[in-house]
Amino acid sequence: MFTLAEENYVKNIFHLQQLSPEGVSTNAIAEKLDTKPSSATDMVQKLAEKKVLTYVKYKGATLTEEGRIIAAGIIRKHRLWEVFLVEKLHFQWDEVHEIAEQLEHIQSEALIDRLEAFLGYPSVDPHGDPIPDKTGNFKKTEKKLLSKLREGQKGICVGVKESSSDFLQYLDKRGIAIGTEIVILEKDAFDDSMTISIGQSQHFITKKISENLYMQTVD
Amino acid sequence: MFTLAEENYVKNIFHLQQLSPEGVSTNAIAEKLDTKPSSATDMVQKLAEKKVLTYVKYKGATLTEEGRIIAAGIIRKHRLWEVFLVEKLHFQWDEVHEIAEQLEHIQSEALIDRLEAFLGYPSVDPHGDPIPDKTGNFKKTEKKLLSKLREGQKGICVGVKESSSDFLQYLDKRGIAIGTEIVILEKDAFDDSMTISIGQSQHFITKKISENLYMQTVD
DNA sequence: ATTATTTTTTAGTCTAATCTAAAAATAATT
DNA sequence: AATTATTTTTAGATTAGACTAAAAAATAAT
Repeated sequence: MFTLAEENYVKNIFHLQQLSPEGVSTNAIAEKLDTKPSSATDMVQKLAEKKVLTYVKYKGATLTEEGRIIAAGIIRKHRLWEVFLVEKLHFQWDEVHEIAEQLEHIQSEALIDRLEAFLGYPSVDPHGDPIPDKTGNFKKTEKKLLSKLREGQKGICVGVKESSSDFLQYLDKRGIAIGTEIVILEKDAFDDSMTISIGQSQHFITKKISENLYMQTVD
Repeated sequence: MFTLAEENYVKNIFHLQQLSPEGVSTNAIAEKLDTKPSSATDMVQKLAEKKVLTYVKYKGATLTEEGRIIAAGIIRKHRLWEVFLVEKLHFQWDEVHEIAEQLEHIQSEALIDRLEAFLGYPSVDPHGDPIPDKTGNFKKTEKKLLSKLREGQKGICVGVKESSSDFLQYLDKRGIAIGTEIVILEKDAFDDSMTISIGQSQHFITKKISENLYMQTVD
């Protein structure tokens, strides 16, 4: 069994790994978990002893298969609870995250199985992110246009539809490239324009742009 | 805000207080929480500083009004979640306790309000125990037959169904009268006989007796 | 009323998880 | 290549919560 702190580290290392599969730095972990790098180092060393990740000094951490399954289990719980909160308790999609952050740590296999059945075996959460199955497998979502994503969803840019240099320059100017993570903050129902965030900065995007960017929603 | 450990102490002290309103001993607390008396002393001293209880060395602890409200809030959450688990996820009443022990610590006012509405504002949990309202008040439950109580429940004798002198003498002999507190120690599923405790003494009671005594369950 | 027993508290350790400050390794620049 | 800057790790301290062993208070028994 793992402590709450350990679970949070494993889950966040999993997410960070999507962005840097070669290994996650203790600094990145510390920033994600809002803690100090030295604390992250300590925990990573402990988790390495517990075999949930491999860790090479100064090089970073990588989850083992066991660690990956643990992370998927937590994410599974988080997303199922989010579906419950939105579908059954009628919360807004942007209100559920911090409650699900707590609920994801409830320990009971039976509870999650029954919750999943109660919700009708949903495949995605209210943000459109896939819900892994009991064995920790994420159904790969195929790439889709940025314009198809909804408010609150995030994804990684995996390609462009149009490739004129004007367009590529436009993207470059805003720091959008293959591998860039984009979060949809707002989406206008009338003209399909959207406000997105890339790292720390925010941008306003028209339909013409969002219809030419291929995205993949992340695990 | 209170830690998980603090919440568990407050909740359990509340329950123990029903049985000994003059003050709860650190030994009793330690036993209930499956910890050592010295740990209980430490925590009780800390909680006294936080004003959730008053504590006199060697005499025991008593919740303050603030402490009582905190305890009621936790019990409220526990019991609402139990209703959810039984009514919506179709758990058996005896499977839900340990899951509810975890869920009762989820911090979100909005969550509990919505859960309560979703469940149709139930007044009792699956064990028949009352669910306190948002302000921490327990609605007095109506009287029910002793035979309807389950193992571990306690109540106060509020009347008799049959009033033959034989029966009344039987009760008198065992020290049972209006106002007497009775705890169900054991209940046999086969013949519905039960072992009860009254003050310090224990008695064996047949179904015939338990079906003729009206009880009121306490908080 | 004085012992003996039980209950309760204190004092000192221990572990998990964090922090600060300093040292060591890596990366970037001249 | 040498120096500077950044990243990462180590060492030592801190806090919450629990534990053991011993002391002190309360209760029970002689």
